[in-house]
Amino acid sequence: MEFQISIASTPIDVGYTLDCGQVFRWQLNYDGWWLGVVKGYVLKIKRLGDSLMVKTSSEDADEQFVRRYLRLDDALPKILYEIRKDELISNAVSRLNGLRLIRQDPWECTASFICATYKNINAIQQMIFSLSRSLGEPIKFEDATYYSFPTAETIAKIDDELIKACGLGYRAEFLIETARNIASGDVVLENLAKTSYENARSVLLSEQSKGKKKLLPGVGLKVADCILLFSLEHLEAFPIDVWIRRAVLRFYLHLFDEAKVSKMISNVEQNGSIGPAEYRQVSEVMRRYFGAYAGYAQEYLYHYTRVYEPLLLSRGL
DNA sequence: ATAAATCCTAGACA
DNA sequence: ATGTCTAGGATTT
Repeated sequence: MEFQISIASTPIDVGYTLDCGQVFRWQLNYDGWWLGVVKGYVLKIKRLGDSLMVKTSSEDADEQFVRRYLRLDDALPKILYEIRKDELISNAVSRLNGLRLIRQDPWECTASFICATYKNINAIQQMIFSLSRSLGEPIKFEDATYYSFPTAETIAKIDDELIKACGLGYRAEFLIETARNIASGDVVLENLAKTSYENARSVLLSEQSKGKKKLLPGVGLKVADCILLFSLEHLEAFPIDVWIRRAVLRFYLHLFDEAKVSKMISNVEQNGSIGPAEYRQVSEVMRRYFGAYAGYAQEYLYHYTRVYEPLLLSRGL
């Protein structure tokens, strides 16, 4: 199906949105179309003036579906106004204006970020491609075949090495166990969109019974925040990876008291990676600082400090 | 004082 | 380049 979506009153930059590390299934083709697979449908998107041109593999993937996926219901100008608390975020917002969070499928998002730990974006894309190709459903579209992301039910039934062969390594057992507990209904991810951020996060991190194995192995604090932000409507979630942590250390130390600052600095000197205690403290402070849309601030800071600022510095700007 | 919970940190992992 | 797990040590109760 083909249609156009007017974006005159709802600005979006498709490139920033689909290529900022929040989702791994999109690529920009030589002809200028962004191509991705979403929930069993193939989508192509290209901007034309004040519209998005869209082609999809199914009548079910209609304008409503795409608007929802791209979060065109978010009042972006208002959100960006609310998070502009200082010069750094202001620069990021100016430079990356139009970057939007998207509304991902909770299971695919969970699986993607379990795979994402300790890997770079290229490797993550490769894993997700392999998983889809070997376990997903084929979708024919414009004389080519694409593959949907496998369901939790499918992955729950797969024992053993097939998944490791997709390049997951030790993440394979995490993914399978997580898929089983989701397929069995022990965790219903969708329900977590309706509860508070704190409660939803504690469910994602919970154990089967006290002291026992985790319900969703492979989901720690950072992955939980990604799931909450990218697929469960918790826009205040503020995932902290190494890049964001560096940004906090460089620009936001004044938000912390002296004791915490010296502790953070000694932590970074001897350990490198952030511990859970520090993660909880830092993310809470940043959520308070940026407010209800802290997650948007995180995406802008992430992309800006990771890509643009180093680029500008290297050119002496 | 002791044991049992809980908190926390250092290393392992592709 | 990077986030979670696990074991075991420190801390609290």
